[in-house]
Amino acid sequence: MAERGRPRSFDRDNALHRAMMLFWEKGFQGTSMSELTTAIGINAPSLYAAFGSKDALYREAMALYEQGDGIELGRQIAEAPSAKAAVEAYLMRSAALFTRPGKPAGCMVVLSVIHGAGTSSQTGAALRDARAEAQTIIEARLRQAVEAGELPATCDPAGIASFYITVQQGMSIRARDGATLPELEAIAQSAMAAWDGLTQARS
Amino acid sequence: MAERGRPRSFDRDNALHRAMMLFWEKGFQGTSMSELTTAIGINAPSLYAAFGSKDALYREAMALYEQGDGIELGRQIAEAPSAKAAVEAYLMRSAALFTRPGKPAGCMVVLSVIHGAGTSSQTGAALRDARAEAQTIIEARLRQAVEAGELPATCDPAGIASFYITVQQGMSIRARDGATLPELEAIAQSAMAAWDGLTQARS
DNA sequence: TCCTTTCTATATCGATCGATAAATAATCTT
DNA sequence: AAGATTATTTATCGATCGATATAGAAAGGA
Repeated sequence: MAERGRPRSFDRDNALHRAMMLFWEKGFQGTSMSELTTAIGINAPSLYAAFGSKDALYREAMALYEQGDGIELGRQIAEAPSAKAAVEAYLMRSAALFTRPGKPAGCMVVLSVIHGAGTSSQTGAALRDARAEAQTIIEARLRQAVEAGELPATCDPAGIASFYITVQQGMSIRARDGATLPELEAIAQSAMAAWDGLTQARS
Repeated sequence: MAERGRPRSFDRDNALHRAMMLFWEKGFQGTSMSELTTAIGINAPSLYAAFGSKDALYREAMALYEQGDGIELGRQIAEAPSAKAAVEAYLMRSAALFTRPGKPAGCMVVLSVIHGAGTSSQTGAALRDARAEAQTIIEARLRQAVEAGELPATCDPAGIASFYITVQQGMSIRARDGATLPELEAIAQSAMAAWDGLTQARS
């Protein structure tokens, strides 16, 4: 049972990738359907037939981003030999991802706090969930370290995760403002200077 | 030599304040002239006569914001008895400013990294300058502490300032995402845990 | 070879965007 | 009171927004 009807004249994955780059760069409101169709090289009806609406296209673009950089950061955390190494890798890898030549600076999910303005409530909820996921992952890694005896039971995994996620989100802003890779790496290292104080047993 | 012609029927300062609140809340692109005129309670020609253009209005709104919260944070830094107290006050006061009831969450200048998209190049430059100013102020306070012998000459004022500004900018994102005052204060305190490590004499 | 199906190209929809022309109203100057 | 000046109201400008109706083109199935 092969595909029926006239075959699509463009590559859907490639079109989605181009859309992701535009949304990442300019945000939802800042990117027009006209820009999208021009960048992809197709007409509006083809884009609507393939993705449904601008809002749905944005959601797919966000999912594609998460499957790339999001998974990459998650792997850094999972594969690190210790909780401290996981957090450090998370920040250092973020610095690299935020400054790749040829890609928009900063994290698409983080910037969506503002970039996502104008999207539907459905998309807004998806964005909020995506942002909350980083907290969940890092917090889980810290709890695991506590249970393994690597970190004292008195430390606060939620609070520590919250701090490092805040730093990473701040790095997104800095990257958007033109910060270089060395500058972002220095910020990441500065944040790691708080590690011992945050994880040591409290009195 | 009194004012000639028909007097303005609305309060310009009040109109600017309402415009600032809207731009702060929804960004430049996210706020339409229609919303602005409705919120202020005047017609479009009156708004254009008073402020020139949407872009110029945004610039004035940004200046008003800086004269409020910007000056407030600058005073916290200037009046603190030590460099450490200055940075701590900067972060703790930011946490409070970012979560005031009745005001949009986060810092208008920081969020303008993205919110400002769509503004003219002139406005974009003004926004970039405003963002760079925090770095200048904190860095200067740290250099002053070094010269006063309060901090060792081996520490890196630019790097330390960069880190704490990144945390503060991250707090803006978190505030936008619904973080509460206690949560932001905890993040600020976590960042302060890095102080000793960042300022101690290097080997 | 026709029919069904799906996609593409052209043209355009109503709504809204930022901004303004023209006419009227309100104030100061003389 | 008359003229000058400025603000306001009303109506609307051209451009662009996201989205589609329509018709033609390209494939598989019968």
